[in-house]
This record gives sequence, C-alpha cells and structure tokens, in this order.
Amino acid sequence: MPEVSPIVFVVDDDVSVRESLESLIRCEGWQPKTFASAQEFLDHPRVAFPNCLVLDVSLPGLNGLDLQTLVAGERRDMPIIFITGYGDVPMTVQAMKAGAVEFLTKPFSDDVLLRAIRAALDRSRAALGHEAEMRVLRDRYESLSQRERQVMALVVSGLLNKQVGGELGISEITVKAHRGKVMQKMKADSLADLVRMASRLRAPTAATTAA
Amino acid sequence: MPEVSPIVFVVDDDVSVRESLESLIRCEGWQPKTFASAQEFLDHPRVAFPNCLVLDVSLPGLNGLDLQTLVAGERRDMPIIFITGYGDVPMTVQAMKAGAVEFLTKPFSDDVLLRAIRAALDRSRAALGHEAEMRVLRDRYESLSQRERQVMALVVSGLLNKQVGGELGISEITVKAHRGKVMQKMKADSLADLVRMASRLRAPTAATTAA
DNA sequence: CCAGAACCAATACCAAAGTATCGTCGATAC
DNA sequence: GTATCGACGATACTTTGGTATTGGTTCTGG
Repeated sequence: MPEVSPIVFVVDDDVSVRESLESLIRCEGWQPKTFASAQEFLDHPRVAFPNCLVLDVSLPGLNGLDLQTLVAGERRDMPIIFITGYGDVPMTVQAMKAGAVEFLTKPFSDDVLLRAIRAALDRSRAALGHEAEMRVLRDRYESLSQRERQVMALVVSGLLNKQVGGELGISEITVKAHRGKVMQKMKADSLADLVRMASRLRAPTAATTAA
Repeated sequence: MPEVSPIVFVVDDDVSVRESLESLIRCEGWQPKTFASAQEFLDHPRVAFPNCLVLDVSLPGLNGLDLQTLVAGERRDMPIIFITGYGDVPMTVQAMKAGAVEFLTKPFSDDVLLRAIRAALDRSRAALGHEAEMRVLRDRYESLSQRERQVMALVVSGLLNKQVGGELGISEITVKAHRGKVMQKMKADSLADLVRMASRLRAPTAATTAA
C-alpha cells in the first residue's frame, strides 16, 4: 500500500540549518516542515500519518526539552530527534529518558541524521498502527452498556455464566443474553478473542474489581 | 514479606570512590560489593534477588559501556547507573539507549545517586518478578507434548474442538483429551486463563502458524 | 522384553454455552 | 403518547465442552 509521504518537522532557530535540513529531507522523499520556534511549531495541526520531529535543544522562548515534555504525553506518533551545538550530559539524559530517538551534537553527518529519521519514522508508524487499533477497540468497548461491561469483566476472568449470574445477582439466562451482546458489539469471534481484546484494553477483570 | 537486603555492585577504578560509595550504600541498608575492574566484577556469580550496578564509564581494560553490552542482554534484573568524571554526549546516548537507569557526572550529590539506586532496585524487583513468572510458564509449556502444543495453539486462537480436529486430522474426542491435558499441565483454570498464558508466552497461534 | 509415554479413538454421560422467541418494566426520546 | 432501548427473565432446543473409562498402536529406554 503506497503510503503518504511522511512529514519531518524541523524546529531550529538558525535559518541556515533549517534550509540545509529542508533540502536534505526533501531529497529523501519526505515532506519537510520547518519552524523557527516552539510556538510556531505548536500551531501546526496534528497529522495522521508517519512523522517525526528534528528539534534543536536551545531555542528562544520554550526550549527543546520543554517542548518534548509537551509533545511526549499525547503524540507518541511523533518521535523526537534532538540536535544541538552545545549539549551536556544532564540534558541528554533527560531527553533520552523522555523517549527521544537520538541526541546528536553538531556537526553530524547527513547519514547519521537520516538513519535516525528512518528509525523515528518506523517508530511513528508502529505507534500510529497501535493507536488506530486501540481506538477501534475503545470505541467498541464504550458502546457497551454498564451491565455488559460487568458481564464482560467476569467472563474474561474465566467465570462460568452461572457464577457471573451469582456475582451480579441475576439469572444465568440473562448473563447469556448480555454475553451474546458483548460478543456482537465487540465483534469478537470467540471467547479467546474477547480475552485478548480485554487485556489490550486493560479492561477491568474480576481481580481488578476485587482489589 | 521481609526480603533479602538488595546488593549494590560498584565498579570503579578509583579506590576512594569505592570506599565512599561502600559506606553510603551500607548506610542505606543495602549490601555493597565493590570491584576495581570489569573482569573482577564478571567473576561474581549472578544473584537471585534485587540488585543493581553503579558503573564508572572509564575503566582499565573493558570499559563501562562494553560491560553494559555484556550485561544488558541476559541480566535485565541488574539495571545500571553510570557515573563518570568525563562524560560526553555520544556515550550518554549509547548508555541510555541500552537501557541505563541514570548517567551521572561527578561530582553528584549522595541524594541524587541514592534516588537513582532506589529506582534501579525497583526496576530490578519488577524484572525479577517478571522473570520468575515467565520461568514458571515456560516450564509448564515445555512439559507439553508436540501435539498438545498444536492443540493449544488452535484452541487459544478461538477454534472449536471440531475445527481443531479438522486442522490436525484427528477426531474431536481426541482433541478434547489433548485439551484437557493442556489445561492440567499449564495449570490453567479456565480458557481465559490459558489465552492469557499463551499471549504472555508469545506461544504460537493459528495466525502465527499460517504466516 | 517390558514399562511407560505419546498418540489415537470410541461410548457414555453431564454440564455449560449459545440461540431463538416471548414477555415485563422503567427510563428516555421524539 | 408512542417508540426505543437497556435490563431482566422464562421456555425450549441445539451445540459444544469436559470427564471418565476402555482399549488400541507405536516408539523408546532400561
């Protein structure tokens, strides 16, 4: 499947860096988008296909590490590669702990940067795939009624319909009805499937509820 | 549960560093074990309770990063904290990518190091717990016969006994027998349980086999 | 050669799961 | 008011799952 050409964002206050990276990125067949400051970058809307961010640590206003903190939580689909002229160990540690793909000190070869970008885009693709899958599952789960969620929790814990009924104070036949609905709404084609969905969703189980 | 006092390994070629760390570690109630070189350290047998390694990057012979490479693969229960007098960015990046907990440049306060050690020991505990659990599961899985593993794979994929029989060219009743054996040997008390075990083990499923 | 294990299968039986149809009740939406 | 939906339950029936027992084959290690 021919995918959209990935975007490589660049945030650096040095115009010559921006220009050289822009042409380098374009040569590789990616779409460069350059910004001179964190604020400028943050105005750009989120994209829904593979992307990454090449980020200078030292920026006017909000610096690179601060920007990373903002981005890290929500956009796991946008991995970050740091570049800097004056990097020290503590900031490197912070950046890497927060999940940066690379931390490069200028000057670096084009090849090293490109390799890092490819790795970052791979991560991005993986994250996007995972998010898409999770979104589908969450939507289905949210379409369940409360009762159906309770039944699902007990069923994926391995309880028999009879036991589920006991726990919830309802009859076995009603449990079967709810269970059937759950299978339909979750589009699970077997119990095994439902169990796997529940664990990906970290949906509550009997153990969770009990604790 | 009163656990064994954790071990904190220290590898540093400077005797005064070793001595000061030793007393600091002892004060916190942990067992210090100090070494002057990587070779010396590698002679120490692996331990089965929480531990971590405080490691100087620059060492005579095998250096700290090389030692990390050796240790990283097998001993995930021994997280590493680097300390160094002359750290640069590339070595920091390498160390953090390879999973180091911290990378500290001398001089650092006792408090910072202790915090890092506590974090490392937490990781160690988690890794040990995970390994123990996996070992149990793997042992059980290895006790299965080939046929039993095939049946398990198809059952946790959500196939009915009848379908499993079809796939394997055996009768449904025989599948039931194997399936019962699997449940026993794996000590699974429900199908849901077995499915979860299989995914922790990354045991083959029908999809895996087909691919 | 024999014991044991893995593998296969059949009969018999019971428990559990799944489905369909029917009906009640209460809340909410139009 | 009527329609819809979630929750509950019942009857009736079929399929599937699980277990026990018995008995057969093949292969391997002592």
